[in-house]
Amino acid sequence: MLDTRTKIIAAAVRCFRENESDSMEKVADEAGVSRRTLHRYFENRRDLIECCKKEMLDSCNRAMNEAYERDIDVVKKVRNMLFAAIEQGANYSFIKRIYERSAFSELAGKKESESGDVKLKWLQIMQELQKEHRIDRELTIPWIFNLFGAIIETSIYAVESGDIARNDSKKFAWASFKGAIGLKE
Amino acid sequence: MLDTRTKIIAAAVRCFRENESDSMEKVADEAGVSRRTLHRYFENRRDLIECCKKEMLDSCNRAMNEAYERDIDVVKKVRNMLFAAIEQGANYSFIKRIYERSAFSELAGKKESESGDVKLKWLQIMQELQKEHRIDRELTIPWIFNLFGAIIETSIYAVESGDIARNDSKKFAWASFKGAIGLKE
DNA sequence: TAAAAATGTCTCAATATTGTGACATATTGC
DNA sequence: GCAATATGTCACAATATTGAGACATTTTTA
Repeated sequence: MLDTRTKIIAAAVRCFRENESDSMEKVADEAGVSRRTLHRYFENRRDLIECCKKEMLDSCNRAMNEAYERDIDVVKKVRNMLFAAIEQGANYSFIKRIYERSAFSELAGKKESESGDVKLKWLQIMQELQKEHRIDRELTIPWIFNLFGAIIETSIYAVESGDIARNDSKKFAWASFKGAIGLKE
Repeated sequence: MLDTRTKIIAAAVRCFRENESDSMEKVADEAGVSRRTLHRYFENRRDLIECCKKEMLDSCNRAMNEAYERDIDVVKKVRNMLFAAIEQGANYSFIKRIYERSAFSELAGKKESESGDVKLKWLQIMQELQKEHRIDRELTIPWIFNLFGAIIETSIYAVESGDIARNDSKKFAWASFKGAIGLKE
């Protein structure tokens, strides 16, 4: 049987992504566990959310770091990071929503230290591509960053809602992102 | 002084967009009105959300319809609709989040009848462009629809968070959308 | 200005949510 | 099988939220 703590966190992520104020009862149900058990693992709602955030951040970061390392070509690095994020599904959506209200500048500092340097790596690639004029010169990096996140979420959502086949989803996302920033390969 | 009912609805939209479970107290505060007054206008939370939905849907629809009519060229129609949606800001985000979990197919039926035929018009333009091979042939209409919404929200969010200047925001959104779907003008 | 309408203040009961204790039952590892 | 651990069930108090009544105060309107 799956580790109970893990089960609860996964359930909480699914719940809180849709509605951050779902009751503990709802989360427990979703996890297939009694409310009492949930409270044995997490003191209170704040604690639970904190743990979710940490777990999901680590998980996304690990996946995107691995994706980053998988190739030497910078464009392929970005593509792999995009795919990794999409594969993270609910996890990615959760941490995105958590950070949604922070401005780009705040986020920059936070993410680097808290969750490794995936974002920093991403930024460096983008700056490099921009310097080489391989992407649309009008667009700013913060815009592209927001767009990157939005396209990932669209991809995750499109699969979950049943609009798009899982296989198409990543392909569409990459094609759209490349086009959106005018990337020349 | 602004109509109280309107003030409350606007406040509720701002609140519920960020957290659908904000208390009535919070909404009343945000509206600068006592909780008792709020309850005189809206029987309960369900009623309030229902009214918000209706108002915002009408408002977005009106704006996008006007934008649609403003030009004869189909591409400019789409661009104007995009701009209109961005200008709707909180209103747009609210109705988007409300409908976020419906699949494209459900939405299609719902929106046409409930909120005029803006979506139908948008679809017809896209189908026309696709038939003329003026947009990326690989992408499907449901994907493009989701992407359209995502880019609008990114644009709204980018301005609100302070990352992007208001003037740049619409420009970026249109450039990115055109690129993402490979639109040939 | 005076009546009418709108809003605020204070209050209360009903309900929902939360966190925990006490104990029973199930599951695991040896 | 037995001890240890994990989980479930039920109960309980503490707190938060909701919806509404009664009446005062402010604002509108005629």
